[in-house]
Amino acid sequence: MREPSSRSLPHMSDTTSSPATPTASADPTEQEITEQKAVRLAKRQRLLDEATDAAGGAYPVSVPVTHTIRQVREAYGHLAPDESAGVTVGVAGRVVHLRNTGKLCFASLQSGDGTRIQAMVSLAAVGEEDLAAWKDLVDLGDHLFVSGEVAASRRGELSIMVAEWRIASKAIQPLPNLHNELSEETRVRSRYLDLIAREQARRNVVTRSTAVASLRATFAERGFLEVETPMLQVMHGGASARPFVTHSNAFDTDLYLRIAPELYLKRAVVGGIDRVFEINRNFRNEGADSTHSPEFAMLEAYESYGDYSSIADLTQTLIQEAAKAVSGSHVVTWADGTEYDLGGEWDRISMFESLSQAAGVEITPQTPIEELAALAEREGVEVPHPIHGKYVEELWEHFVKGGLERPTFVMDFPVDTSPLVREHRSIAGVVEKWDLYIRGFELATGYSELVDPVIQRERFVEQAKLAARGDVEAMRLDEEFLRALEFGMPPTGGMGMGIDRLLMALTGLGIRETILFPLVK
RNA sequence: GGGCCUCUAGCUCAGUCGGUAGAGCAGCGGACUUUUAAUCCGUAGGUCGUGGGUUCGAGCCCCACGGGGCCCA
Repeated sequence: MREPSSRSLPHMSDTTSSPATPTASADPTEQEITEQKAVRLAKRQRLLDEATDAAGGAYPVSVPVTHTIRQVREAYGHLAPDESAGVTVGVAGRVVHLRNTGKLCFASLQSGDGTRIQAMVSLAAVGEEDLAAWKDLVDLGDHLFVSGEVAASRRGELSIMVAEWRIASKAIQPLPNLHNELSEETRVRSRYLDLIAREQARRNVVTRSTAVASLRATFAERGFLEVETPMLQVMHGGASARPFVTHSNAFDTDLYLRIAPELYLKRAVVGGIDRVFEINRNFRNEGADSTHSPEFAMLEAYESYGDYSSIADLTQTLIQEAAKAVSGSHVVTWADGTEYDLGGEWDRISMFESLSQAAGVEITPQTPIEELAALAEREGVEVPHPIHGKYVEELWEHFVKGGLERPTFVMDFPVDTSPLVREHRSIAGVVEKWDLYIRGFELATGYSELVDPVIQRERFVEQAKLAARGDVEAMRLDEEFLRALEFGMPPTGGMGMGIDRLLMALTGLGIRETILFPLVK
C-alpha cells in the first residue's frame, strides 16, 4: 500500500515554485510546458518522494495483477446490482473516466484491448488519508493498479471495491478528450492516442495481424518457406519504379532501398528453395495519396513447377482464407457497411479480349501502334511512354477497369511492358501474366516467370535503352541475376500482392488506416 | 504539377462588418458516499501555423512559406 501524502493538496502557487517544475530547466531547447503538465509533474515528484520501495512511487517495477479486466468481466459480468462476488482480484488499466461524489470516488479503467471496469474508492474502505491521496494524485490517463472485491454497483456496473491501489504509471500528458473524435491528423500522427480512444483503431491492428498470420498459415500448409532478402541493394530491380537512394559509408557507395524482392527470391528458386515467399517492406520514391504509400508491405511468392494459372489458384486461396480468418466467412463487411463477396471461383478474363469487347473494335498484339494511338487520342487517354503495350494497358484501364465489380483475374498482358515474364505458350505477343482486381483496384499480379537467361538478357537490354532515353522507372541490367539464371531456374509461377491493399480489400479502409504508423512529414 | 478548403487553449471546435479572444471536455480551489461525459459554486489557461504587408487598429483583408485534407491531371 502506498504511503499517503502528508502534504497539503496542491495549489498553483505551490506547483509553479516546485523544483519539479521544468521551467527551471537549463536546457534551452526544452519546450515551454503547459499548466496541466506542470501539475502532473509535481504529482509525479510527490509520488517519487514518498516511495518506500520498488513497488511504490510513480513508476513501480511491477504491480501484483491477478486478472485481466476481460477475465473479471467474463467471470463476474453476471452480478446483479449491489451483489458481491466474494472474490478479491488485482487488476490494472488506464484511467479513462473519473467521477467523485465526495466520500465515494469512481474511476473507469481501460485495458489495452479496450475492455473497461469500474473502480470504487470509498471513505469507509480506505480511510480519510488514502481517499485524499486518491483525489490528489490520480489523473485521467494514469495507469492504475487496484485490488479489492469484485462487486456490482447499485446501478449494476461491474466494479472493484478498492481496498488497495497504487499508480502503475503516472501520465504527464493529459489524455485527449475522449468524447470528441480525434482529428484525422492527430489519429495518424499520434496513433497511440487513436488506439486508446477508438475501438476501430484497435480492431484494425488485430485485423491486419490476423490476415497476415492467415497468409503465413496458408503458405505453411502448402510447404512454402518464408525468407528475407536484402532491402539495401547495390542495384534495384524486380519492378518498374523510382527507388530511394542512400549511401553506405563502409562500402563508400550508393545503395538503393529495394523496390521489390523478386530478383533475390528467384535466386533462391535457382538454389532449390522450390516454394518460397517473403512478406516485407518495399520502398518506392513516388507520390503518396490515399492509395499509395512510399513504403508498403508486399508479399511475393514463387512456386517452381507451377505457372500463372496455379499461382492464381494459390492467390485466390490465400485471400479467401484471410477473409475467413478476419470476418468468419468469404463475405467481408467494409467499414462503410457494404458487404463484398470474395467467395467462389473468381472470373478470369483476357486483357485483349475484354478491351476489344469494351472498345467495340478488335484489338490484338498485332494491331498497328498507329491505330492504338488514334484510339487513345479519340478517347483522351494520355500514354506517358508510347510503346505498343503501354497503349494497350492504358486503353484497357480506360475502357474496362472501372467496370470490374467482382474479384477478377485479368490475364495475358502485352509482352513489351512485362520484361520479366515469359511469352504465352500459345498466343503470340502476350505474356503469361495476370493482374487481380478487387472492386476496381489492383491487388495482386502473377506470372509464369521468364527463366530463359538469353531472352531475359534481351529484355534487360531493351529496358536499359528505355532508361537511357530517360524513363526513370525502367529496369537496370542485373548481371549477377542473369548469371544465376544461367545455372537454370525451373519453370515457376510467381505472385506479388500488396499487404496494405489486401487489408483495404478486406476492410474497405483507407491505406492510412491499414498502416499503423504511416509516413507523415 | 493545378484548383479548392483548413491550421484559434491540453483535446474537439465557435469567433458576425476589421474594433480588448470564446464554449464544451480536461485542469486548479471548494461542496457532495452509487456515479456512468456525474452534478453544483468558484477559478486559471492563448506568439490565433510562420514571416511579411495594408490599416489608427488584423484571428478576420493581401502576399509568401510550412503542415493537413479534398478534387483534378
